[in-house]
Amino acid sequence: MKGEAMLQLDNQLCFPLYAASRMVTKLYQPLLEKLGITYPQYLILLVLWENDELSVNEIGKKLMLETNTLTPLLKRMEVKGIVKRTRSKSDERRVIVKLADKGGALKQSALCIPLELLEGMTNQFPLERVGRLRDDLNALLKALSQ
Amino acid sequence: MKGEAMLQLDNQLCFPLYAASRMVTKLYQPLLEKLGITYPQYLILLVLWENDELSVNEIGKKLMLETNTLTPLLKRMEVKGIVKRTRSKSDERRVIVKLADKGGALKQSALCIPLELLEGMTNQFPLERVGRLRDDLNALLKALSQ
DNA sequence: CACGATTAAATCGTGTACGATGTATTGTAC
DNA sequence: GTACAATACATCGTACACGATTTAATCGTG
Repeated sequence: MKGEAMLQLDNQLCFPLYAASRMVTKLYQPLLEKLGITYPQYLILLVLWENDELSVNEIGKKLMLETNTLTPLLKRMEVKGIVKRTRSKSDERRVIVKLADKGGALKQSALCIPLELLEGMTNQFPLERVGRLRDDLNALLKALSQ
Repeated sequence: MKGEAMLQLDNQLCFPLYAASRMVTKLYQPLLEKLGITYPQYLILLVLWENDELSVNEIGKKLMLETNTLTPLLKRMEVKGIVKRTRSKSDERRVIVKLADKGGALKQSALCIPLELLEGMTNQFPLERVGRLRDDLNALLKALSQ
């Protein structure tokens, strides 16, 4: 492929990745709106539902986000009563994030979300392709993070 | 898969999509920094290099972005001397975006970017998988936009 | 031709992202 | 133990994204 052709939007990986990410986020939105949370806030809940308590850094590693993104995000979630933030006694630098009552309760309402989303997607896009896409993306992530 | 398991980060499509998109954007950054542009600005240049002049709306359709994102973005690019914005004579509602001198010149410097990026990527991630990923993402985009 | 509906941008407010920098705490080497 | 590096967050500034609303121009129908 010539350099010229490679600059075409269709031939690049970057654009479909960027557009698909935003588009899928929008798919989640009506479902998350019912829970009163945003998409990044949902991601934080996903990792907190799997782990009782995590430091800001540990959340950051799982979601590949820096503290400059997480700190204000977590503060907004604390104001909403979704998470609690406390300094670690053993290491005063660390801030421990736990689910607050509301955050734990949201899990029940969220259980249906992945399936609902898949259903909305597989109307036009076959399920096995979703699986392949996920695996390829995870492989890409792994490859790029070294 | 149980609802519980579907809430795991690894099993969802949304997270790898979100993380991979941000990670690939970061791959572009050192290359784009040399040109003095950001990643969304690069996308706008890609479509303007393919089309001499486009209205804000037409750019928006190609990149799936709204005017509330594009207007300030294009204004920043205008300040830098990369694009020109003029009201259409035939329809005063439309704003026509064209390349300014600097924007045209950037194309030469950008020709190497797609290849450089591919090379950085295919060290760990095979080329045919990049192609499959791109095709799957484009198919997903098409499926979701109807 | 008039006038309500539609369209194209722009504006506003909120919420991410993230590079760069600051600050407090802990680890470590001498 | 003390100074210095490393670590964990927080803060600041800039640039997207995008829902909601506004403004101005054009279209369509009677």
